[in-house]
Amino acid sequence: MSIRTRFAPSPTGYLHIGGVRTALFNWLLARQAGGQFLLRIDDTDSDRNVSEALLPILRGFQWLGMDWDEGPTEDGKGSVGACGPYFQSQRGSYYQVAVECLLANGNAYRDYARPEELQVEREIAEKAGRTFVYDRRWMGDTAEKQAAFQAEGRSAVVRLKMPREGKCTFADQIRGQVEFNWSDEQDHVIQRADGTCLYHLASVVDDHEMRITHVVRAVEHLSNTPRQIFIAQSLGYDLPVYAHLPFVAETGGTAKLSKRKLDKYLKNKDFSALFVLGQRIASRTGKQVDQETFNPVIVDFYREIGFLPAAILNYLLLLGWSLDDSTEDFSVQQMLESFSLARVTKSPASFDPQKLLAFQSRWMQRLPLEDKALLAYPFLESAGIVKERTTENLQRIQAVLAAADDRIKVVGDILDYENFFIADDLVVMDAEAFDKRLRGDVDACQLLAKFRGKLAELTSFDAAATEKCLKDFVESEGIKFNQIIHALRVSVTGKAVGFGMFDALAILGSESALRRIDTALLSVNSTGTT
RNA sequence: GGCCCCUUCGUCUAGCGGUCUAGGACAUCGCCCUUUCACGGCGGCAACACGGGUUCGAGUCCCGUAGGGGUCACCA
Repeated sequence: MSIRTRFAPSPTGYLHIGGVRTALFNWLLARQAGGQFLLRIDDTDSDRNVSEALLPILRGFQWLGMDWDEGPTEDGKGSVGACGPYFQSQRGSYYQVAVECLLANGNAYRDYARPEELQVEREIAEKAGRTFVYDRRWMGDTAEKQAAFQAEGRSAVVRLKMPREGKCTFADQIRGQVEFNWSDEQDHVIQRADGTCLYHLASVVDDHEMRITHVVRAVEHLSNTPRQIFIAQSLGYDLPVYAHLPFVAETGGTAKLSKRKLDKYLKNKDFSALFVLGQRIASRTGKQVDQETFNPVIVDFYREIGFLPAAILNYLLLLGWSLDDSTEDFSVQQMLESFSLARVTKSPASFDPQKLLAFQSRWMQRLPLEDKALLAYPFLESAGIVKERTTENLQRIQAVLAAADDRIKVVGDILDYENFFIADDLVVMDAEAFDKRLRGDVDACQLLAKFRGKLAELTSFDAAATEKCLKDFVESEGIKFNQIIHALRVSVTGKAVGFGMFDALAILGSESALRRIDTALLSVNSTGTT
């Protein structure tokens, strides 16, 4: 039998990074076996605009390259696949059949309790320190009782009639044999009075109807498994293989990573650094930085600032899985070859921004220049730095990318080199660098003015030529390299740091470079403020 | 609180009874390289939660304890 796995997001409008990891494991499992990966939308409780809230999630999957064989259409409005529809809100008829079946075979009953009444019981049990066991006193198991409860103005939900003794055991692919006492289980509601069904029922029915073979999800579902097994068995279904993944924990902590705790995470310096990096880039590209989506817990964040899917996937793969004692580098292809549930870890793994960044940096270095340039365009465009896609612009982008090399960790870092793309009179000058290297260094300025004359005489302006020129100059003046180079750098690039000086000169060209030196020296001699 | 899960360097992890004076990676520190920054090279610091067993021998098996976490909805 072919493997079929699924990821079942709620249409919340965002894709949680921990969810991505769960999805990745499911996707790998299906793809490596030539099986199918499905997306199913758990919108049983949703009254919002589903297709709209779904889009960011689908976009995330597309971006990461995790394609689905069955599920919603790309616009989030329809379904594709033989077991559809893939929206639980549209599958009521399947659930209805299941509910009736459960009612008929005595594994469920109509219950006329009011929520408040049960709540009282629950609190009493909790105070007494024991598990709440519903005595089924509002159970409408006969026509007479039903009529009587209805006469009181009560309406009925459908509850599971759970076993009250014995154990539920099952083999979890990650945790081994797992055991729960049936007596600790509740008579869970599976259908509301209005006829809509709840998650557990829907999930089990859908997994069966969609022929899911492996249910791979986060541990928080582990304790839900007995009731799902009960439903499945009561309905005569074969059980899927279960695998409960450890959750992704917060940076520097052990609690589950949550999108809602951004303020807390920002107190962690690594997490905060990542966030600040994102903000710096986003503020340039005009991206709205609302916390709903622009948050390192959400996958959109990474797309917006130019992370590479390969890096994110590689990092996430290793969050709870390893191949051996040393292999860390996995392309998607390699993941497909190596992944197995057997090597998934049991304990939670905390999200480490620094390590993510390290993977990002590594994958970025591997990306061909042409690809990088294509990715860089949108950033430069939305920041208003590059207006059109000309051959000239493309060449300059590639030249800057090549020169900047691994200084560019995320694609959005290209914006740090904006001065290479803008007009000479619009160069953004770093005030601190200007003060230190130019205005505050009279000798350097004099040397720079003199060196400017040498540069102007050059017939070739490539890196080798300007380097030789400076070396000769330094020698003839009897000075040291660093007595002039900083002033030169700041005047030409506007910044105190950057890539190779001579690469920078070559990229700008003679005319631009000389003009920038002139401008810089001029502003030193004027009032001194830039 | 009940039930369940988890526990090796700061972090991700390797380890499936002797090869562990515990390996790798990220981070960190030092040195080298160097026009700045980054990269790179070399080196350092750094962990088996605790207590009992079992065994000739335990990071590895068992039982406790402690800590952390998850879950207990007419949410998913």
